[in-house]
Amino acid sequence: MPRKHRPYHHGDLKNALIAAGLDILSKRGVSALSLRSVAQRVGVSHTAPYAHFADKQALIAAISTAGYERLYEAMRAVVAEHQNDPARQLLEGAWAYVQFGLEDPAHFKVTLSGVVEKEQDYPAFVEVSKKSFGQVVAIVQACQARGVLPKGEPELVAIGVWSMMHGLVSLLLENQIPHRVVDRASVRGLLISTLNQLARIDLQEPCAASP
Amino acid sequence: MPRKHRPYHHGDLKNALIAAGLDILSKRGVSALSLRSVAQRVGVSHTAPYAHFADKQALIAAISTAGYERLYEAMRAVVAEHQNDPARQLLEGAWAYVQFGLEDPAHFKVTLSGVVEKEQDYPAFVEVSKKSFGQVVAIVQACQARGVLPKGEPELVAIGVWSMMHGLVSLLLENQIPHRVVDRASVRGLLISTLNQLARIDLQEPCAASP
DNA sequence: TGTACATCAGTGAACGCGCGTTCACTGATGTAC
DNA sequence: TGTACATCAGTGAACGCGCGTTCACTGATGTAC
Repeated sequence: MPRKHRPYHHGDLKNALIAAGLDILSKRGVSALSLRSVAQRVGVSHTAPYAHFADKQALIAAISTAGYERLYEAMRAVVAEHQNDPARQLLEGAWAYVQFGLEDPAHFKVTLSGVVEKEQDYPAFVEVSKKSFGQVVAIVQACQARGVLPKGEPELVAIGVWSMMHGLVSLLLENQIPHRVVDRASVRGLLISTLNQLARIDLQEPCAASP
Repeated sequence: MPRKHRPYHHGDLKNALIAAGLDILSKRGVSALSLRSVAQRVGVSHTAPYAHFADKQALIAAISTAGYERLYEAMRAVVAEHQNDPARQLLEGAWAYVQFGLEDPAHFKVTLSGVVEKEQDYPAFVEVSKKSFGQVVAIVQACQARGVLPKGEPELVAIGVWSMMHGLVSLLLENQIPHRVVDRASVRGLLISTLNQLARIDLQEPCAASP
């Protein structure tokens, strides 16, 4: 039921602004993200966001938080789906990370780009990023227990895995990897090849017919 | 001998502009890099750069090229210094990469950030970035021959190593790595720990007294 | 050696843009009585 | 149920900023003769 006149009060402007931000990022990229563009997309005056965000940083923090939440949820689903198969959790968790980057480069970049300067001012961001890292550590530990990943302080190994995946996505997004390499191996192939340099057993593309 | 009046013609404005760009990047960061700021720093009108660069992209391409040249030269020196020690070449080459990022974050980011959109328009950039990647591949091959790195297509392994280092630097610069982890291990320690997850032999901090 | 002239490198005014932020304001909502 | 009023969410004009780029121009250089 469309109303003739949009009500003066939006009702859920804060979330609408975040959603608009995500939309702008995916359609127009990082450089187009501004308080004004976000307000315009929602159809509200360009000062309205100030009722919900102290400044631009606060909006970006909210968008970054949403990005980490997306990652967290994706990894949670992967872990749940492959309960007793840490190697698979590693592979599919990494794949989820890569996919986030490839599907929505701008949101990925904002999320992981430390644009949030005073983290401590954004506890929700700190919390979900910690939780996400904790998930990686948990997968790493499970992999270590099965001899999939090398021994060592789990947090350090987690940083190794994360760095490798993060670098791979970044270099792909920034178009730095020689095209002939990307062409010869698909991105998924590149991911598996890369992970296998870390793994102590051979990770393979799981075959569809396996139980 | 200081001249009373700076001559109308600068003499080497193009290089001066690039140097000014590097200076601005290191002192004021990526967001402060503009044609105008660069011209101002050199002490020239803000349209003067157009005599040497078609547009902002061209200046950025030159700065990125300089960044890759810095990397290339650093790695060349490392290779020369450790002629018959591929493991050492790997460690110190990676260290050079990490140091570039930590010493000059903004230049590192611009260089590796794919801001150069139409690569083909900047053959010098393409050439030095290819040469640099070639150097990584060469180190990787030498490491493989000694069993330091896992077997496999050298270019793919090189991408693995590069990704890992690039991710590590990026996450450090973007302040994403939990502080307690960074604190417990120094950055150099983090690098060694990370590389060791890839290496098939144990890389150690070379001891100063070794021959 | 001197002069005419083409070429090149730099100038300064101007354009139009989008941005973050502030301010005084107003329309709508909800609570106390 | 009705009314006064505090509070909240949104408006629109304005400020000042730095930016990339264009334009007609001018000062300096170097080459041909």
